[in-house]
Amino acid sequence: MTHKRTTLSDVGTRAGVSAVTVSRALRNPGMVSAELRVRIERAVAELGYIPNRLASALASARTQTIGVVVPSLTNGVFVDYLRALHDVLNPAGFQVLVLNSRYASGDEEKAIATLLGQHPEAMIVAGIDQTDRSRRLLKEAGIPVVQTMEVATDPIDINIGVSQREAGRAATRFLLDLGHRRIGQVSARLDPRSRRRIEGYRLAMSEAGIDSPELLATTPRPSTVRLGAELFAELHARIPGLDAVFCCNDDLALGALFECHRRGISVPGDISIIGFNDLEFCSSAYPALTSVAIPRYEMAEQSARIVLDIIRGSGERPHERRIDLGFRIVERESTRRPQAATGSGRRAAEMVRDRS
Amino acid sequence: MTHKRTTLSDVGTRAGVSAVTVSRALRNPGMVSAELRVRIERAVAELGYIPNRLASALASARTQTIGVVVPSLTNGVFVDYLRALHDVLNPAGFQVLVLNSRYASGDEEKAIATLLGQHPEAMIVAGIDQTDRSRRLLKEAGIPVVQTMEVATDPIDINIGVSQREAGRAATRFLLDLGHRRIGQVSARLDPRSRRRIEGYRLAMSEAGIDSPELLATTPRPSTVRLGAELFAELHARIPGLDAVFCCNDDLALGALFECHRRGISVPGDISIIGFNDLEFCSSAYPALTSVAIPRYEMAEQSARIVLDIIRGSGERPHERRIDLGFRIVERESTRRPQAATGSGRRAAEMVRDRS
DNA sequence: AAGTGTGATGAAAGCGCTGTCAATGCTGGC
DNA sequence: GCCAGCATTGACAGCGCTTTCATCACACTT
Repeated sequence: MTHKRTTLSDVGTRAGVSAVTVSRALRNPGMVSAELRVRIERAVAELGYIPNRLASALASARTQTIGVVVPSLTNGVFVDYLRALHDVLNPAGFQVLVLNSRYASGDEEKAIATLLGQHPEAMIVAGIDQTDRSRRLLKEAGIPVVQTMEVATDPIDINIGVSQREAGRAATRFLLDLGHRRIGQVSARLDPRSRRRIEGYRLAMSEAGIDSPELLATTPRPSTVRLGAELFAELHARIPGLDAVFCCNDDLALGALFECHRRGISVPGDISIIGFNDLEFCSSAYPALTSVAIPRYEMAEQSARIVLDIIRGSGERPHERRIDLGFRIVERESTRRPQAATGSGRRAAEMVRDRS
Repeated sequence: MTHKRTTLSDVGTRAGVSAVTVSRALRNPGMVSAELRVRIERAVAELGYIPNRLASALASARTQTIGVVVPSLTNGVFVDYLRALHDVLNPAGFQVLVLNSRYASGDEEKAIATLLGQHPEAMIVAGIDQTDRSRRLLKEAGIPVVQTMEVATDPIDINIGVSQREAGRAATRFLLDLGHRRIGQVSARLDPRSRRRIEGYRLAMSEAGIDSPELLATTPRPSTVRLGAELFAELHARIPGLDAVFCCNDDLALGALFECHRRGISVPGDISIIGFNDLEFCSSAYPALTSVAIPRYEMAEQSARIVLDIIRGSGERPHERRIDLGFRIVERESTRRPQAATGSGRRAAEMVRDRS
């Protein structure tokens, strides 16, 4: 079974040339004569030769890989994000090496160190909350580093994201503007980004003169649809007159929506629901879920493009090291002016009425 | 920025020993004296040394990586699957290298070749429908290969899965046994596994003396919640007296459920819905969705364990090369005996009443 | 006819690490 | 007090490839 893997010189011998020539023929076909090229290609096919990327990378100091750290593979957000990275990087001949930090900075440190050991030509990490050690490792690696998902005040190198705080604030303000006052906040996991969305919520609420910590329903457990239902139920039981909820993500919002169905609470008649991320199901839910859309695909896409530009173009950084891609509130059926509407109609962020 | 990366001998110089000794101290601390170990560890920390995995892998012919091919990263099924692989393989010191075949055999071939170029110590591929070339590459790689998700008649090496056809048949029979007759089938993408689920559906239907090709609603587009809603709407408009639908996956089922809400169709009063995969949201939906649970986590977990055993234990294969992990129908609220029930009560597969 | 490119190929070195074997210093047994 | 035996460290080769430089043959110039 474990026969020795075919190497370059095996192919060379078969084609009657040296290994170097085969290497050239494979990497840069124009450098060898047409006749020889054909002979080599045949030898490659016959022997089922697959170049050893490790040896190649070691010799050329070019690994053709990009290291990526995401906090979760479960989350619908990162699915699109990773898809975008693959879409851009693979056609450019780069491999994407993904490691999962499980929303834990210890794991993130390990993931970064592990990836760096593979000598990627760039790193794209989600979030801005790396530990000092992580930051040092990334800085000293001497490769382009992109922090994504959120805008940072002190980026390691490049930073492309949105303000999670502002997005949370805008979502809350959107509900306030509709005339809601008893606006609950449902969130899980409590990773740094969720936290900043909650901060935004709090800010908007206190700006509106409302400061009720009891309106928060949170849990450190990872968010699921079920948890959304549970947290909503808890909140609903605790807060008389609850008229809206801002859910930290769409899974929680979906759970809240189902729980409303289950309890015969009309959405948006009795309660408005707004989610976060605008995952695919939002537009098909009944009622369709209002949500905050984050350009996660574009964020990853741009990160990948910038990284490619830097790698190809002698390491020069773009002028803008920090890019804020903004967010949009996608208004659908799950939010509406309550009976006794008093909202001002003022709008905080770009808004889209989704009628698709 | 691009200072030279620290190497083993840099560390050695700093600690006053040779590079080999450092290598040993790092890999096998017991082999060097305690005093030296401390000195080396300090040097490593001071220099921020990260071993070059490429060089290490090349020299030792042990890459500590496992190649994994999945058809999709978007699909909730593979999220759990990948999580299981990481859960088992990472603690064992292995990296998981994931490539996406996008449900296309051409891409799969490329993915397999690319992964093999990284010299993984084993390959775990989803599905059993590899091309001849893919099969050849995998066989000649001389490493353990596991095909998962589905049981195969002619496995490449190891095979752990379930019978998709039987699962589809059981889901359909479950509906038939409840007394349903006009059972629609909703599916998207039409990958090999969906196709075999449909086969199972057809088989069960013709066994029940029903053969109505117009009961199928399919599309080659990738499945989404929205598509579930659309296909259900189409089916509902076309089939008078439609009393149940078997959806090829839970996203489609969720879309169908929402569409029922939208149209005021009672579930399960008017129509029963059964999904496939039993994703997390099924149990929290309203009404909670009946679904076919596939042990996707266990499947990946076992694959990973077997692979580890083979790698560690001198390449010996387990006795059973083909393992069928079975499936369960998880009965919830979305399916019920129709008004004029006639079902026999016979049950085709292990069944679970989910009251969680 | 000698000089000068130009294109195609090969030889040698080395990427950073590990495997193997050799060398060294030390212990303890007789 | 000498040598076996062990623990510890180092030297050297080589993993499979790319890079660099040398070589060779062939045309084309003057």
